[in-house]
Amino acid sequence: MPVKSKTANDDDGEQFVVDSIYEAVIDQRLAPGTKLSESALCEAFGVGRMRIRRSLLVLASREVIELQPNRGAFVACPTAKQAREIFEARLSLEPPLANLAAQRATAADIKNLEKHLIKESAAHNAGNRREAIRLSGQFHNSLAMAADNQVMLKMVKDLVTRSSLIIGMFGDSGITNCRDDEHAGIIQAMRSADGKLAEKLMAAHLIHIKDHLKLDRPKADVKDLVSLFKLA
Amino acid sequence: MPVKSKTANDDDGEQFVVDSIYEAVIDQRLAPGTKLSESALCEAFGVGRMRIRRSLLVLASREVIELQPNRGAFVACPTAKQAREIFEARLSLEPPLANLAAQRATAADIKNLEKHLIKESAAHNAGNRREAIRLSGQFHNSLAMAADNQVMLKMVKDLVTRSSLIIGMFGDSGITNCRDDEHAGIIQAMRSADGKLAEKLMAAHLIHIKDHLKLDRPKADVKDLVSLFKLA
DNA sequence: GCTCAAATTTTTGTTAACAATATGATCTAC
DNA sequence: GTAGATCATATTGTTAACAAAAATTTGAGC
Repeated sequence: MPVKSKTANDDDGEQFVVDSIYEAVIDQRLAPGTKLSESALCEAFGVGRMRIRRSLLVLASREVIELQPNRGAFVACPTAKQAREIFEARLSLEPPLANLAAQRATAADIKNLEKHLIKESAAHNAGNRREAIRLSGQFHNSLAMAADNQVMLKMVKDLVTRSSLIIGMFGDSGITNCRDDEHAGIIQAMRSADGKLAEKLMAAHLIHIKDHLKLDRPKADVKDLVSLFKLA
Repeated sequence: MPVKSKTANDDDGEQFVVDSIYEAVIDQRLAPGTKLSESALCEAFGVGRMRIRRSLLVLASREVIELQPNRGAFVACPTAKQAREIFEARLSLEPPLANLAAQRATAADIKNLEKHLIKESAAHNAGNRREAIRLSGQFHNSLAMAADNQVMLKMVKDLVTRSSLIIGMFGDSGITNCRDDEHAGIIQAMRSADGKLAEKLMAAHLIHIKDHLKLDRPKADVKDLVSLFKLA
């Protein structure tokens, strides 16, 4: 029997399940509205129902999934209003965060970001949209790490994850969302420790992402379809 | 038998327990490090252990309490580093939020804030520190409501709650923390829809609160004492 | 009298069976 | 053939008993 490498009960199954679902949402393997049945998750992760239930509760408290009484857990379907709120929050939080990151980033932090950028660019050119989105999100997380602020890191993580759902619902599937050259600009500002510039570039970057969304024309919403057919 | 007015199993026991503990932390009836035993909470709220467990998990995911394996739930004891991070987050988030609130506040919103301010001032003058802190926190929440952003409201709520813990651990017990005249200034800026002014005043306000903390001289930490005696 | 160790008690963590609800299929009536 | 109702199935929610771990008490030895 091979080494069980990275199965759920190895270490702490709790965090593993939550993180896995986060990851799956971020790189859009889990579309908005997808049902997450307990039994399926039990089998997938090889853990008991209790663990799954706890994980789902945590995910719901972070609003990554929605817990419908007696119906189950569903990947969240952000509304247009929620999408605006989330980007408003990001626009408040992340530019100052980029400023702090520029002031505090160590050489190692910048090197790490550069490596990231290369991978991101590669995924972009290879047309690997999923990987590009994933790495793009990680860029924003890495910035919070460079700023050495765990509290803001957690906030950004949640916002980035939900942004993936928003892109899934309102994103123009043709256009890539995070332009890596903008990321490059922010890193450049960090190299010269120009906090104010990093702040401005981050604000512009987030506005670009938001402007590429079609917030008035939501894509087909799984949940809404169900309700629709039932009531029609 | 009297009406059961507001007991836990009336409506949704889930949210009620979480909110109650939030409230208790905010107005410092629950000090940092306090143990929250399941049986005690079951009795206090008149609900089953499952509900309590779920509530504790949600509170832990918000970092209002800490869940120690096989030991139980304890009210969080923010470290000095965490305190700095939390105020850094607030300083990033809340000034832009005040700006938005100033732009969007309706007449009803402002009236609501004014009422709040009067109550806050009264509690202040009456020397009711607990009530003053509670109302002071609510002011920041009300601002998020005026800005009409649920996402940021939730973030602020969490940060304000944890700020109460920070004040409990690092606050100078003699001095009141939120000065109501600063709140009054922000409301005034909102009346004239001067977003930029509201933003500046909020930033100054948060810096004042933070500067009144003694972050290098933590008060006695319950949890640390326990560990100390065990290892000594 | 104090310290350390063993046993008891309490508290937390997990499992499994059971109840309640929603979903989907079958069947009847029109 | 479709609409509605009834029944069967599957999934979620709850409870209670059980297992494991930590805290407390008790007692023995120095």
